[in-house]
Amino acid sequence: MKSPTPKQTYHHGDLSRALIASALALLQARSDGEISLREVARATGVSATAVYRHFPDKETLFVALAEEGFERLADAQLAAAAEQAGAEAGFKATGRAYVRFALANPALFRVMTSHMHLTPGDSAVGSNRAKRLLRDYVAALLPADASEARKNVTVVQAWALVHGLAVLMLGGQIPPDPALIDAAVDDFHPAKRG
Amino acid sequence: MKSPTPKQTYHHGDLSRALIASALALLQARSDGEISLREVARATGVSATAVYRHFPDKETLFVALAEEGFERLADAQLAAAAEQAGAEAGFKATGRAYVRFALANPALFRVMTSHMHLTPGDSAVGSNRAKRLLRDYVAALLPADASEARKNVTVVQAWALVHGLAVLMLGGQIPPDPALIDAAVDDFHPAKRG
DNA sequence: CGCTTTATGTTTACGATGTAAACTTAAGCG
DNA sequence: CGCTTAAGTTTACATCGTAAACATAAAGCG
Repeated sequence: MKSPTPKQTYHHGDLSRALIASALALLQARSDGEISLREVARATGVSATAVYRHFPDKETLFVALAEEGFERLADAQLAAAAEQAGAEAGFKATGRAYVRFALANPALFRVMTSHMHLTPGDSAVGSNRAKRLLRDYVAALLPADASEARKNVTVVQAWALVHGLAVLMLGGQIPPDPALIDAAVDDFHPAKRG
Repeated sequence: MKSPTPKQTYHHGDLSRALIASALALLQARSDGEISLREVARATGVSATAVYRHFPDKETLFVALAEEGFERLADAQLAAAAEQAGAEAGFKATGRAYVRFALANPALFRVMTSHMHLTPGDSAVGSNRAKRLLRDYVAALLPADASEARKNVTVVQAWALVHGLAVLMLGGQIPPDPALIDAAVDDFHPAKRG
C-alpha cells in the first residue's frame, strides 16, 4: 500500500497542478492583459522550460486553464439554477450567472473564450454540463411538439445573448450594470413559433 | 523635374495610410492569429520603427484598423437595411449583416473586438452610424409609449445577440451556418412589456 | 545494495517581438 | 544658400516562446 497522505511519485510534486494554480491566481490579480508562460513559471518558482515537461506548448497550458474556468462556470450556473423553482426561473438564473461570472473573472473568461476553439472535441470538457443544463431548460420551456431544429435555435439564441452581453460588458461597450443584465436576460422570450 | 502625378508633401508619401492598407491586406489573408507591428512594417517596405512616427505604439495602430473595420461594418449594415422595406425587415437585415461581416472578415473582426475598449469615447468612431441605425429601428419597432429604459434594453439585447452569434461562430462553438444565422436573428422578438 | 533507466528540472541559446535612442536624410522656408 | 524639422534608418535592449544539451533525483531491477 502507498503512503496514507496523498503523495506524488514525482520529483517536484505535481508541477502541472501547481502551474495551473499559480496561473489562475495571476489571472485573478491582473484583470486585463495577457499572461506569459515565463510569468507563470516564475510565479511557481520554476524555470521557464520546466513547463514543457507537462505541456507541449503555451497553448495547451492555456487550454487547461480554460477547462478549469468552464468547470467553475458550470458550477456557478448549476448553483444559481438550484436556487430557483421552475424551469423559467432556473433558465434565467443560469443566464445571469453566465454574465456575472464573466464580469467577476474577466481575465479567466478571456482565456476561456480565446481558447474555446481548441477544446478537444467531445473529450471531457466541463462545459458539457452547462450545455446539457441549457438544453434541458430549453426543452422544458418550449412546447412539447417543438422540432429539434427549433430547440437548437433557441439554445443558440440564449447562449449568444448571454455571451454577447458578457463580452460587450467586458469590452466596455455596454455598462456592466447588474440591473441591465437582469433586464436583458429576463426579457428574453423564445419564439413559440419559427 | 518632379512627377505630375498626385504627390504628397511628405517624405515617403502618407505612410500611415499605407501602413493601414497593408495591415488590412494582411488581416484579410491570414484569417486567424495575431499580426505583428514588424510584419506590417515589412509588408509596407519600411523599417519597424518608422511606424512610430505615425502611431505612438502598436495599440494605436490597431485602434485605427478597428475604426476602419467599424466603418466597413456600418457600410455593410446600411446597405443591407437599404434593400429591405419596413422597419422589421430592415432591423433583421442589419443583424444578419453584422454576423455575416464577422464571418467574412474574421481577423479584422477580432481586431475590432479586441480594441473596442480603447475607442476614444465620443470622438469620430464610425460605429456611431451603426448604433444610431439600431436605435432608430428599435424605436420604430417598440410601442410609441415605450420607456427609454425599455428601448435601451432592447438595443442591448439585439446587439448582444448578434455579437454573441458572431463570436461563438468564429470561435467554432456554434456552426457558422447561414441558415442558423437567419433563424436566430429572425426569431428575435423584443418583449413588448418588461 | 549499486547500477541503469527514465522522469523531471535547469542552463544556455536563438529568433521574434515591441519599442527607446541616436543617427541620417530630405523637405520646406527664411 | 543654410537652418529647422519631419520622416526614416540603424542599433540596442528586455521579453517572449521554445529547442537543445545537460543535470539530477526517483524508480526499477540485478
